[in-house]
Amino acid sequence: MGKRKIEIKKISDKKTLKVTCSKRRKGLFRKADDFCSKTGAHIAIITFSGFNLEASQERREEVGLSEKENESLEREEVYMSDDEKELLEGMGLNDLKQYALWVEDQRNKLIWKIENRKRGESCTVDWLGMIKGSTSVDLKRFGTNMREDGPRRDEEERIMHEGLFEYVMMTIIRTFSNVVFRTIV
Amino acid sequence: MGKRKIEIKKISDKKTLKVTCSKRRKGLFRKADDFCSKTGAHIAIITFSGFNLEASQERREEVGLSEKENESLEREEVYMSDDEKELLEGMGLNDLKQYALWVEDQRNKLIWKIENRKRGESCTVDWLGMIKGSTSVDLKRFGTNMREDGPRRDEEERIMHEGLFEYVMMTIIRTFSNVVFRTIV
DNA sequence: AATACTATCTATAATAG
DNA sequence: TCTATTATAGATAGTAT
Repeated sequence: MGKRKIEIKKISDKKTLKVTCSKRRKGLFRKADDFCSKTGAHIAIITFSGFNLEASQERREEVGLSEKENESLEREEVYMSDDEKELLEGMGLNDLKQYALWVEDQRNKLIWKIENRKRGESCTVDWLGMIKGSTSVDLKRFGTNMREDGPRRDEEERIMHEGLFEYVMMTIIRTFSNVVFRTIV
Repeated sequence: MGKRKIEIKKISDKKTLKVTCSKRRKGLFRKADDFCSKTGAHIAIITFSGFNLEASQERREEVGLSEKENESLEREEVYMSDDEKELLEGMGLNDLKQYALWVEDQRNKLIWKIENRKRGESCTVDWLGMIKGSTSVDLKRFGTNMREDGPRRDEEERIMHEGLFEYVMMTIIRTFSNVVFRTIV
């Protein structure tokens, strides 16, 4: 596309890089938008740039995220001690929810706490090796805003539609809570 | 693009929908791939289709996720009781990490537990209103595999590069652990 | 960083198999 | 569903502003 066929490889010239980035991101987002409008699917696109590979690797090894995540992915049944089993079995659904909220809260506080400690140790690199300031994350959500017969959805219905994404976005944002998000649309 | 100009709106004809979906998804993914190769950014694309809007809305209201998420997003400082403060303040970084792992584990178990309970109550609709079987989630990761000067990265370096995405993906997969993922690449 | 132009390249709608 | 073809619509590299 354009005045000349170009090779698909990393652009080294800073100026060209910026311009191409801007143009192609716009193009990509338009494609996603069209796709959603035509098929009724919903799409989230997350763009990362400028993070520190080595630091990321080191941090992940230090904290052991990969292993833990893999483990929790693979679990078909969760190991539980007898005490834990008894505690949970004894709970009704509402009790469980309450307890879940408490644990969730504990978890958030701990994450915050540990992040603060980490910041104390090294104020630029976070858990995931992202460098504050130089790391950027773009989030963009696409979803059809049209009915099959043409006219746009009303505001209320649109907001309902966005619920699922909102949840995913919040999950992601929380995960990267100490990174500056450039775009959230 | 194509033999005739077409309006960008939801396609009602099933056959045309499938064909267009297949073609445009391929196109979108190629664009993302090119974008990453040229700019050095990393992109994750998540596609959702076939979830139940109303059920999703009801579940979210029931569980109150939105509020909770918003709250945790907005927190600059976390409210903590004196007991909790004392407990956490007394811990070193390693203690905190251990405790975090335990809480994380508790959380995973609870999520699993509550999902099972929910399944018992209604075996088709999960927490987020996704309908098992009819809901599909596509995950695709894009990242440059080329250096600026052309040749491809070696395998080890490529795997390091993927670390960050791996973590995001795992977070998402865990969030939607009872939904069937169609594509994870 | 954003916008405009335009020659040229790329994607895809329509169609057939 | 998948694949191939092709006419046309759409995207964008190069360039200037």
